[in-house]
Amino acid sequence: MKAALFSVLCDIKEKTVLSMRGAEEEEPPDAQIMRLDNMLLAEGVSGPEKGAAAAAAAALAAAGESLNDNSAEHSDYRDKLAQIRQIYHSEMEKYEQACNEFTTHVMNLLREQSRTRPISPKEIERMVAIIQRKFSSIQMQLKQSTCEAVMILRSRFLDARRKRRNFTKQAIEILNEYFYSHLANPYPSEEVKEELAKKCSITVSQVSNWFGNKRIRYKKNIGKYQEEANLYAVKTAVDATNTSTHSSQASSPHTPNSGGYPAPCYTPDGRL
DNA sequence: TACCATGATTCGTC
DNA sequence: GACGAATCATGGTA
Repeated sequence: MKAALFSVLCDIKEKTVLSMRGAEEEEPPDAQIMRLDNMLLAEGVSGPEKGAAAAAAAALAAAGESLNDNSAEHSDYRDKLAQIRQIYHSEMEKYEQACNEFTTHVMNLLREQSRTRPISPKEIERMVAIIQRKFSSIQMQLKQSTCEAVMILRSRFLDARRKRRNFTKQAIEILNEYFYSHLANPYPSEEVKEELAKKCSITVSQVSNWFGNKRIRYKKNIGKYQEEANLYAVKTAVDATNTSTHSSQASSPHTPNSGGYPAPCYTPDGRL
């Protein structure tokens, strides 16, 4: 009799609860969690640890960076990202553990109480689902704050990169030498840019920037750059002479200056 | 501290 | 996507 009554009460309760919560039962898959998961994966925070460095590199590459540049800054970025990753995983683990413990506790409690009041296994399941939803919302907050932390780290890193650093004298020398010896066509090819970048210990895009700035500033104020142009013209001439002295068949990498940008001027006696 | 030099960025054009 | 032009922002110096 007691069992039959318990079952009837459970049925009544079930129907009441269903009518009250029917609307809440079917939730669409959470797009926000998916977005956060994708982002954390792309930034190398979640996912396999092995792929984290590659993901971080890809994230920086997407921001226009190359991992060969300023390795100290990059390693700093990677270190901080690793810290975020570690915190994220330990917090996630904690939440999962807490969720499991709390769920077990509630289930035991409900089973215990089911002896004295009508609690069906379905209701216990529902309760477990509610708890898990609550914990997953907490986890979502964690994911969100982790994403924010990564974004802050990234923007700081990029801001740091934005800071201007003057090139070394040697680098300027190499770039100017190429520029003034190719005044007719100061547009280095990709290969040449790579070579110059290597020689100057800067990036190819820095070489491109430098030539872009140089071309326009030279054109705008030829008079100001005249002295510099003459200096490098003489230097190139001397180099060419030395090269031809050593090997008459050696071909100079410098193309003669003809047309294009105005050439440097010489004094009648052939000197500056 | 003002000023100039210069590397980087942005935007429009081809 | 490369380039020119304008502009920004910082480094160096008098």
